[in-house]
Amino acid sequence: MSGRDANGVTISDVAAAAGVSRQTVSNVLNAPARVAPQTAARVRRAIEELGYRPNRAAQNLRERASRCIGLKIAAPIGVSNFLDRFLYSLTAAAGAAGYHLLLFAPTAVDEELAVYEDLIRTGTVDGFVLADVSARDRRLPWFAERDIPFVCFGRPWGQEDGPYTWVDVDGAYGIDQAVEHLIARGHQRVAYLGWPEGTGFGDERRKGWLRAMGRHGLDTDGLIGVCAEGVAVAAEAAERILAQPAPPTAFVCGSDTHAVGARLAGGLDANGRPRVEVVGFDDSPAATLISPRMSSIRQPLDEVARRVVGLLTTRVQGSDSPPEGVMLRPELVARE
Amino acid sequence: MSGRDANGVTISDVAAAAGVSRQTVSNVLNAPARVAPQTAARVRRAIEELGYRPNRAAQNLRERASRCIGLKIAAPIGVSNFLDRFLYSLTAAAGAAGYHLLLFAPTAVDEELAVYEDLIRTGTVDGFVLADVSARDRRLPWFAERDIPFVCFGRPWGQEDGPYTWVDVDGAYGIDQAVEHLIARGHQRVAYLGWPEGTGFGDERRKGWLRAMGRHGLDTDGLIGVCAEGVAVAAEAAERILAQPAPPTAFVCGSDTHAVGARLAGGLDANGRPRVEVVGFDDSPAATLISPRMSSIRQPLDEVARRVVGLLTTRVQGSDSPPEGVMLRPELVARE
DNA sequence: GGTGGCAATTTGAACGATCAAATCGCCACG
DNA sequence: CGTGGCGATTTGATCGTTCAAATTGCCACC
Repeated sequence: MSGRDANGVTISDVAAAAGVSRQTVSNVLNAPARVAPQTAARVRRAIEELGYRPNRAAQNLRERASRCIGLKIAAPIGVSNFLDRFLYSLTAAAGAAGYHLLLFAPTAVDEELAVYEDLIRTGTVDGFVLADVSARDRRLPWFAERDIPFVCFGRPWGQEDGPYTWVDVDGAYGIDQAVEHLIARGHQRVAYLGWPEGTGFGDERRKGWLRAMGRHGLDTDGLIGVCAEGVAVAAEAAERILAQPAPPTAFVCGSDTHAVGARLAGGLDANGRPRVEVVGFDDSPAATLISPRMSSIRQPLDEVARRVVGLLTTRVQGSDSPPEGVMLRPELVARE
Repeated sequence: MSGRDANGVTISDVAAAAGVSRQTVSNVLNAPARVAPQTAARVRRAIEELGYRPNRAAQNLRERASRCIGLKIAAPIGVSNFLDRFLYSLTAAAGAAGYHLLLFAPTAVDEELAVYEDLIRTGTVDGFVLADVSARDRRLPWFAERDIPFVCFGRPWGQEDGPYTWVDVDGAYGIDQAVEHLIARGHQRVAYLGWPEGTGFGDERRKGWLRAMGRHGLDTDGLIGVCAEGVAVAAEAAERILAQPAPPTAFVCGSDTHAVGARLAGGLDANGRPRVEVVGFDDSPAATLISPRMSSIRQPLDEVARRVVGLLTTRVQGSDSPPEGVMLRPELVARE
């Protein structure tokens, strides 16, 4: 009776074919224990033969859930394909949890909040992943007020004591490890090149450098450089540090972009080897694109994605679990 | 009566508040001409006051459409953040057309087709964008047989006469322009470095080089190099070409990765200027990451995305419009 | 003043699934 | 032999929207 086209097999069609009621078919799929084994087998055969797949819109309507996670993406800037890689991990993690990732790109900045609200109110998504949390991000309290489920990738800098759920990677630890690595390779004067003060993650990475240097009683005077993310400006900043009387022999950097700049500033010696050893952050393609390849600190993006999805799905499913912060450790990828 | 929580304002709530029936509210939103101006105003006020937004699942169920476009993403390989950039353009274009982008990442290769089918059968998406069309891609006939709407970014290489709809960028034209540019700058011996024969787009780019060189009566013997996408192998291949008695003074390349390899192989002269001039393809961050920055051929990704979305939405909306191919032109971004 | 026509609005049904409650068949037990 | 209980299955209602058809109110026209 119902449609015969590819998309048109409904639960009633299956019920008719198997000689049972639609609820029994539903039970076979959602509560198999309630159904007698042979009935279940018969129903399953009918499902197979008709190629039945439950209609998602109907399920969503009934269950008041879309099983979609919203993610805002912005025009790509910078050299890292960070989002590219995180997106894959996130999509895979969401898929494993029975969710899909739904992307949106607000056209104007001031409509961004409205778009978030709309997606929730229309039931298009069940919650959000925020992968671009900024210092004192005003979205966080705004979401919290409205009971909009969300999880941050990145600590809620400047509002750490708020009721927010997040997953982050310990940047200070990563940089600390990088300094250890360089010291173990004989370096004593290790410089830091990264963002100017004000970005939470940048400040933290710089602290990791200070901590490790301090632990080894090494001097840090004049060994710090800051600039925006950009190869050219990073190279300039690194040159200034290298021009000093007692220049560094190595750099740890806040990003691979800064690191590439430092490498360019250092140049190569007669044997084609870099004059300064540089460790980047993010292990982006830039780290292997440059020759010889560069060491970099890799964030465990798969793990981050799994944890983010796990936290978000429990929050979405209504259990008002308390806010939770998860800190993961990055890993130094040593090259050459 | 109905829910009072954020997500719970229904069309009936609005109708009650405005003193009309639910269908009138629906008409105000979907067919304003049918409603008397003052009634419409009253309804709109009620919508505003209650913050009503139509439930997407209910609309989807009723309209038998999800207004979602499916896109498969795979684990990122290579140095380009191509997908990153295209994804943004695509999301923005979809949004402008009233659609969302829904991502999925099949875990195993052999389940990929099943995942596509599932997404369509469950009504989770209305159609697909294929951004990774390979030569003789078996997905294309498979989709066509099943009447699954899709549009390719990239010509259906090896099955150009099939009933497929696609948008592509004329790579031969781009490379041709690059050769013209180099010749105008005084180069006579322009080499080509790109993929081995067999990838449709790679073969085509090489043809563009041959065509332009031939038009100017320039020799191409020994000036062609092929290798997989990778900086190290590209550098080796370029070195072999440069080691010849009459080496090239410039390269046009199939990708920015090949181009970076060529630049590394060429090295810098005493003044820090590249010994060979290189033009890449894709204008990825790699082009500006390398110093001095590199010229590259930019694909009009925004335009591609708009056309892809336009074609897909018309196909989705049931108009069985004939298959259509759209060819766009890339643009040389000359640097230094 | 009855009727036809038309614009504005309402009612009933459907989309396809799931939950809750009702019903059925069967067996055991007093 | 009637009844209680239990597992298996079915029926009715609902989620929130839109389409199609029915209804209402109003004016013009004969």
